[in-house]
Amino acid sequence: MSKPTLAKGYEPWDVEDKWETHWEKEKTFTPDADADGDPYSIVIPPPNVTGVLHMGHALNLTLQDILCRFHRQQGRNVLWVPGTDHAGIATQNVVERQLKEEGKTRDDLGREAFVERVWQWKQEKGDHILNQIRRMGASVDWTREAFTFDDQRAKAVREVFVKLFEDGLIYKGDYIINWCNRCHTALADDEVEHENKPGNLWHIKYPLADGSGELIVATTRPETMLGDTAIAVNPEDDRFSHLIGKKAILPLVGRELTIIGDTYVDVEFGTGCLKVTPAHDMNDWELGRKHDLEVLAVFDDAGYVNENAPEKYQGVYKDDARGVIVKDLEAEGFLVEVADHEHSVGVCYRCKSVIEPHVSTQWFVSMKPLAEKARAAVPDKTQIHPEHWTKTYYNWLDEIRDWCISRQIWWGHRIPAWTCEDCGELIVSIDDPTKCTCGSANLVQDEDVLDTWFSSALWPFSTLGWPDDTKELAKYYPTSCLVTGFDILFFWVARMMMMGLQFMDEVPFHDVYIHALVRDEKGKKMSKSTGNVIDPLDMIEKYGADALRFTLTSFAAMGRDIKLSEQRIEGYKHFMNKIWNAARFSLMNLPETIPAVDLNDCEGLANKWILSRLEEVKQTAKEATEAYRFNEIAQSLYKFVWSEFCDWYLEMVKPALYGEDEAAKAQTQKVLWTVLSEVLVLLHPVTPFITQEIWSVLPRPEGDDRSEDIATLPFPDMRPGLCDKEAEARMELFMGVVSGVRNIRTELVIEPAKKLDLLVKTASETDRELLEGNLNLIQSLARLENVTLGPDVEGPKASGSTVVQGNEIYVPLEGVVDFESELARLDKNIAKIEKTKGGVAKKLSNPGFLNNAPAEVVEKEKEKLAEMDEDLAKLNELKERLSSIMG
RNA sequence: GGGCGGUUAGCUCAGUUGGGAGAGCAUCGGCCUUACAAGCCGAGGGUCGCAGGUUCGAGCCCUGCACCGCCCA
Repeated sequence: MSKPTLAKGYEPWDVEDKWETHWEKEKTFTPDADADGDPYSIVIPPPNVTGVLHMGHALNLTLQDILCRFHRQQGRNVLWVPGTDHAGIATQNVVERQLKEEGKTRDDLGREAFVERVWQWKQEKGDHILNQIRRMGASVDWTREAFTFDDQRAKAVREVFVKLFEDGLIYKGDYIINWCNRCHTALADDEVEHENKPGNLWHIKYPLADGSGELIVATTRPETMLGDTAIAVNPEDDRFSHLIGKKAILPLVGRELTIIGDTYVDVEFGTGCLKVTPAHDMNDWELGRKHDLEVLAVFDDAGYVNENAPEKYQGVYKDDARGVIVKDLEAEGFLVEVADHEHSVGVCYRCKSVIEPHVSTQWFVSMKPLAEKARAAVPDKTQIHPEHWTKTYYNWLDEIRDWCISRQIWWGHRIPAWTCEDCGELIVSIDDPTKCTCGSANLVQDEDVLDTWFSSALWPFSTLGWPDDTKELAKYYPTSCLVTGFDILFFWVARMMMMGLQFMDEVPFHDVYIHALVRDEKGKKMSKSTGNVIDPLDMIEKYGADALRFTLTSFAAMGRDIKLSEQRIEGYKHFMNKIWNAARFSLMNLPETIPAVDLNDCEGLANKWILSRLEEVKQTAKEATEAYRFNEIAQSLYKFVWSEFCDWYLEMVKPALYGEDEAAKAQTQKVLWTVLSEVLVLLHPVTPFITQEIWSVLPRPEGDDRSEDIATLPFPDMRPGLCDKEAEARMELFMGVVSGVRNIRTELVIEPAKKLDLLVKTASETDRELLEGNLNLIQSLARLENVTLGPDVEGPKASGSTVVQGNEIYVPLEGVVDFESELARLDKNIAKIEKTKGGVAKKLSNPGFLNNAPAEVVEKEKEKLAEMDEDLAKLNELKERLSSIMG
């Protein structure tokens, strides 16, 4: 039989596929809701079924997975619920585009057939994104997968709708809403994006009805004048206040408009006169309500001028109407001026076409009462991290307006409301009604469907089986943490808070972690049209999921943007390879059964040092994860593995591993195995695949019957007894001496292979003992022949030299050394210390510092100064010795 | 107009109670030293955006300003 070995380089491809399949098949991440263990639960932000995995998802999934895997290690009963979102408008658009290619429209199919067609599409393409989640290594419970539009979620939606209606929190009515002509539906306020676009400000003359003069109004949308029902001026504006109550004539139409006074009018803007079109402008709508103005819609659902306008303009599309009207105004002498003006235009967040404010019958949720509770729950019951997002959350809730939840599309939860054709009664019911109270069976269901976010708002409890009384709900609600990007703080997070509080009487999650958005290396939003998308799946193909995950984790601390470039991922792929090779080396040097040695009895500087550092890195990783400092997890592990474990420890233990001293060998094998196996567990939440693969081939001590599945292992126990500050301090000296020699070698351009001698005039007996005890290591790491140590050692004048913590280092270089270079080198070191010393000396000469600073700080500064003085004196001495032989 | 965030090495960014400015990448020089050239060893590089203030002491706290970005109106 042969010991397991690893390939020379890490090849993620087969490894990832293998473990992904294993985990899902073995239901490794399916928790038992009846089992003990404090629950830890997360619901996934459900990606759109239309979507493909992008970097934002990749980051989002990575962070959640770190939390879930970490808390499993902590012994929690962890549930991570996966699922997708039916994305009403987006999905309907996709299928409509498909139909268009076949030369058909949704109306050709009819509602039922169309919805059937969308389901079919979802079946074929919609699960694509779920497979991409698998590729990321997300430790979700696939047995509890949910969809915002499946039967269980539909049940929840109906229940909520009916209850809110019965409580008077849902109402139906005619209001102005954001209308997308292209998607042919209403949108909620926050589904409208605002873009600044260059445009014009048209100044138009409105004659006064009594012929006494005229008013000039300024507008960015002259075509809406057809629907004007008033003119507004500021009552504090001396130019116009006397006109309030008088009438003006609407050009081209001839209608009389009342001139109203309202302080809303900005005296500075335009001409100070505002035309009021309540049917086609949000602000005008508000003015209209306040002043009881007529609401006259002049555009229909599709954006064409309707019968409320003069016949001449009827049937003209709104964009074309502008040109026609401006031309007529000009011809009739009403157009005074056309100025350039940049203004904010609302566009549909789904299709980017311009939004038309539009009056129509819609369903609304009354937000104020819900928002109050949601606001009060933060930060007492739910904490938002980073904390500064709390204010944004408050601002939004404070300015909240009622939520338009009806959509004029077909793909979505149909509103459970019926109208009796005979008596006009409105019936809202969980079960489809068959009869009206009047006895009529002539019931017609509302045509509209609900905003997708309505069902998303229920996600934290609907996914756990609500409204049924499930054990999942009892065990896992409220969830522990919600991880999401700030772009849906309003759309989603705030609404979940409202619904959770309303229906569960408890917040949906204890913590909200808001992460950055991923952008390209220039800070631009990744988009297909710009062509700057870095596809996570491409990156996984090229570098492996672990490298991608580690990259995203190490960047997770950044503010609002993560600027990602492929180069970075490649860099962390190198780290994966480093881990792999460290494991490969270990496997080559570990026996089939790890020796039973007590770690407390392990001797040797390297062993004591690395065990001490291991304790620290365990502590750091734990604290960083608990505090959501993801970058710190990555950074501390990176540094430990690469700069300490690989660069120093593995090099230092080679002699022991190769040597004849069986006791030292066994101890070292035990320590090597301990550090490697524990660091694998620490890395596992971030890089699950590579750690799993290595763990599965790593030998064990006798009696270690832990699972081969690293995902199920507990977080390593702390061993406070192994913290050894003394070993760390001694290691610092050791590394200083080795680095000092290496530095001399390189800077004096001595060939690396040449064996040199070393003499050290030691500063103390403990330092001498340390160096003496590790002579062979110093020799091998610094490539030395003879080493002489002692308090009275004197090196030859023709040496490369330096001082390390008071120890004078001499590398004799008779015939080799270039004195000029060595002199320059010494000068450089002296200058460096002088510079630092300057700052410290200045501090210590300041009476204010001596009097006010804590005694320990003063003491520390004094020690520093003394050390630097000592080193400087020695360096200057070395310099003089050298100068003396240079003549 | 209101709010939020950013400004630290050539690039991307860390820097958690204020106490000797860091990392990765890039650059330069030298190495195939039997885990790893996806690597090893070494080096250079910063008046921490500007101006004030608090303090014995400020990258960090306060005020103002500039520029960049995002959100809301």
